[in-house]
Amino acid sequence: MSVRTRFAPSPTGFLHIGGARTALYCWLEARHHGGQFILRVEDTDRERSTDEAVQAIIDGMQWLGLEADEGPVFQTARLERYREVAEQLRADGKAYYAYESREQIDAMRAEAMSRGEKPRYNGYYRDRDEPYRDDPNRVLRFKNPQSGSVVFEDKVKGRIEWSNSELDDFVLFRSDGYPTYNFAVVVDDIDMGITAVIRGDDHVNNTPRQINVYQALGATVPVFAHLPMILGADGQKLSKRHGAVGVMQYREDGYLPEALLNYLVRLGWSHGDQEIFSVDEMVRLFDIAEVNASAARFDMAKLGWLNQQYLKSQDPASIAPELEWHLQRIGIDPTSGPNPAAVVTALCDRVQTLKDMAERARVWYSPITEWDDKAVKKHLKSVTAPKVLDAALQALGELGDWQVEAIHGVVARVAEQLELGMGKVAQPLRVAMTGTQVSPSIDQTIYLAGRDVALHRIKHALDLSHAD
RNA sequence: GCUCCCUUCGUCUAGUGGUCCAGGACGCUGCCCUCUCAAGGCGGAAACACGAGUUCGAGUCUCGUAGGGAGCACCA
Repeated sequence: MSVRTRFAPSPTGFLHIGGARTALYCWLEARHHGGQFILRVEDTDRERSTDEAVQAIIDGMQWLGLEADEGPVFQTARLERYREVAEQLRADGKAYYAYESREQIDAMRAEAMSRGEKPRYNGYYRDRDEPYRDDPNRVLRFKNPQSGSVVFEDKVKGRIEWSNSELDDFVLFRSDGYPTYNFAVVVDDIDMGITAVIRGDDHVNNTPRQINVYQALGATVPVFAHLPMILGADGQKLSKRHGAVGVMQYREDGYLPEALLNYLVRLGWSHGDQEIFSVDEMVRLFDIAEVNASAARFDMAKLGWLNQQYLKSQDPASIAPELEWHLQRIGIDPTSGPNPAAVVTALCDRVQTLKDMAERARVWYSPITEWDDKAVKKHLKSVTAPKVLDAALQALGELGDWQVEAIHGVVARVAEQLELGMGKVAQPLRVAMTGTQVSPSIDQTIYLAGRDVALHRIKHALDLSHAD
C-alpha cells in the first residue's frame, strides 16, 4: 500500500513557520516513499475560517514548492458523510444522544475539578438510550471504552500509553449540526486512505480518543508522528507579537524558498553532519522516524547564513528574477541599470538576503543622492585623489572592452603609474562610484555602473575633490 | 488539579553501553588573506539539567527531582 500523508490546516490565518514545517515533513514523507500528499482544509469552525486564509495557505505552499497531489478538500463539503458515519455509530450502539445544557456541563466539570479529577463528562446519558429529540442541547457523544488502555507507537515520541479511564465520552456532533474536530479528522483520514498522520504535538492528547473511533469504525489505525513545536528565539511559543509571521513574509524579507526549506528540514531532523540539502536530497534522505522529539528554537542568524549559501551557490541567472522582484518592490526599475544577474555575482558574498541586495544595488540603478561626509573627506579630499580620479577617467574613457577584467587592468595600471597602493586608488574611485566607502571589488563596482555613468561619476568626484 | 510529552555548547544538532577528557554547523572570538565590506582559510572559548540505581563500564538503560511544554471544549 502506498504512503499517503496529508497536511490539514484550519484556515484561520496565514501559513506560519510551524505549519510550513509540518507541511514539508508530510510532503517529504510522501515523496520519499513515492506516495501521495494531500491538502485538506479543516474549515468546520465557521466563525474563524476565511477564504483569504485558504488562499494564503495555498500561496505559501506554492512558493515553497510543496504542491499537493490531491485537494484542497474542504471539510464543509463533506458534512453529509460525517452525518452518515455518525448515524452508523449510533445505530451500532457506539454513540448516543445527550441533552445536557452548557450550564450543566460546566457544573459537571467544576465538580470533577473539585474532586481533584480532570474535568470530564460524567456519562449520564450513556446507557439511557434516549431517542432523537429536537432539542437545542442535543449532541451526539461517543461511547468511549471504559476500561483498558490505548497504546500507540508514535514515530517521533515513541511508545505512548493512555488509560481509557482518562478519557470521557466526547462530542461527535455538536448541537449546531457540525461535527467536532476529533470526529471529522478520523472520518477524513479513513476515507482518504491516510497511512501516516503527521501533525503538531499539540494533538498527542487527541490521538487516544481518535484511535478509539478508528476501532469503533473497524478501520485500520494509521501511523502517527507528532512533531514538536517551533519556538521563538526567546524560547517562548511563537506568537503574533514575536516572530509568528506568514511564510510569504520571508519572501518579502529576501529569503529564497530553498533556504527556508533547508532551514526547516534541519530544525528537528539531521543527517550526520550535513547542513546543506537540496530538495532532491531531502526527499532521498528524509525519514520521519529520525525526527527529534524536543522543541526547537527558530534562529534567524542561521537562516541568514543558509540563505547566503544559496545566494552564492546557485546560478546567478536563476536568482536574477527574484532580485528583480525585490528591486521593483523598493521602487527601482530593473531595466534602468545593469543585468541583475551581474549584480547577484557582485553582491552574493556581501549580503544574506535579497532585500539587502536590492537595497545595495540601488547605486547602479539610480543617481547617488547621499554622500557620506567621512568618505568624501577621507578619500576625495586627499592629496592623491585628484590624480587618481583624473588618470582613471582618462584610461576608462579610452577602454575599448567594458568588462570586469579589463577594468581591473586599468585600475591596476593607474596604481602602478602613480606608484600608489591599491587602497589609495580603489577608495577614491569607490567613493566616486557609490558615495560610500563600502562596495564590491572596485572593478565590479565600476563595471556595474556602466561606462557613461562611471565616467560621469568620476568627473563629479573630481569636482568634489577640488571644492572646499 | 489531573494526564501526557520534552531536557547534550548561547542556538540547531551528532551520539542507540566502552572508539566521548563528547563531534559538526550557526553565532561569538584570535590570526591569515585583502582596494572597503564581505566571502574564504586556519585556530579558540563554549554542553551531557540534578540525584540515585543497573553495570566491570552510562550522554546512552531504570527510577526519582527540578525546569519547560501540551492537553483536559458543542476550537481546530
